[in-house]
Amino acid sequence: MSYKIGELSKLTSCNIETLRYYEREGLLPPPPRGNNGYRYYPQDSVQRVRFILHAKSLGFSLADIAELLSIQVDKNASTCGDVKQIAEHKLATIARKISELKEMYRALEKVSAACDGSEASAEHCTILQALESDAARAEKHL
Amino acid sequence: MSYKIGELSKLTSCNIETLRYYEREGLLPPPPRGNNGYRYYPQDSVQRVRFILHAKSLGFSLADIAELLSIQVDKNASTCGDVKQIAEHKLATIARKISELKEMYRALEKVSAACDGSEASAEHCTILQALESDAARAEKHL
DNA sequence: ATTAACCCTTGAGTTAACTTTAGAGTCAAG
DNA sequence: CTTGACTCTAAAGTTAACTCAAGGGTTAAT
Repeated sequence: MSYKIGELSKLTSCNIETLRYYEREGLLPPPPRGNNGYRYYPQDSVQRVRFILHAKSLGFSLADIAELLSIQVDKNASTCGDVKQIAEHKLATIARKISELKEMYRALEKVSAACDGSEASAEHCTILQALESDAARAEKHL
Repeated sequence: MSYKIGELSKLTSCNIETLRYYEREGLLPPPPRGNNGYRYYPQDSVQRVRFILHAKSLGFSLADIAELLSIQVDKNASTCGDVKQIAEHKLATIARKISELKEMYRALEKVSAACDGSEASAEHCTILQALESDAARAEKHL
């Protein structure tokens, strides 16, 4: 009903040392210990670690992630305003990232398509040129 | 018709030293120099630097970014297969990032919504719980 | 009962990505 | 013609995020 650190490490593909590091940094709550001093992680630790790893790969710093994980609605609604504000701010950040990624995606798609040897190849040879032509189109409101 | 390093720095909000560092690392092509030894950057450097900064904030390493920037369709189609393969691989990476961000977005939206003091508040108190309930729903094919 | 494979802590070492420092030349304004 | 704001290089320093090493206890299987 709980995982030793090596098991959690395998389930998440996260280095054992990194797990202990995340605990020191406050990203993972200190798990209960056995009489032997071993850490026994509850199941939901798997999800928490995966969340951390995903968020990291999306360009969030560990400090950002700690903040994301700390967001929670309280029984007493006193902190609710604060929570909502943090959440909305993160939502805006995420929305911006999504649209930037979509832009990159479109541009890269064009480059890839240009590889089909079509006549238009020469136009969008690099991702920067593809982005450029997109930007130009946007400015001319096409 | 060209920018000195300080100008490029202001236009991109990128530290002067960082610009020189990117040049050393091969992310920015060495710009032409004046007789004084000064760097004179062509206009499109602005876009290139901005691209680097955006990609960085989306979790790409400088090595990733160098690869993205190096993708280009050649006149001779010999390298076209390679280019396409790299591009497709990057496209997959980007697509994955987008869907992970969307998942985070939905989860965070729920947490934020729970702040409105509705009855259901207690259910999705944290981003992890919101993600959890999403995953459960997905598994039950709802 | 030993041995391999775990786990613990503390502290030092590493890597990527900057950032600062030092020392020196350049340019534009008054 | 000097003063303040630029620019240059080379090298050292910093920060975040790990990662490893040393030394020592624990557990499971032979």
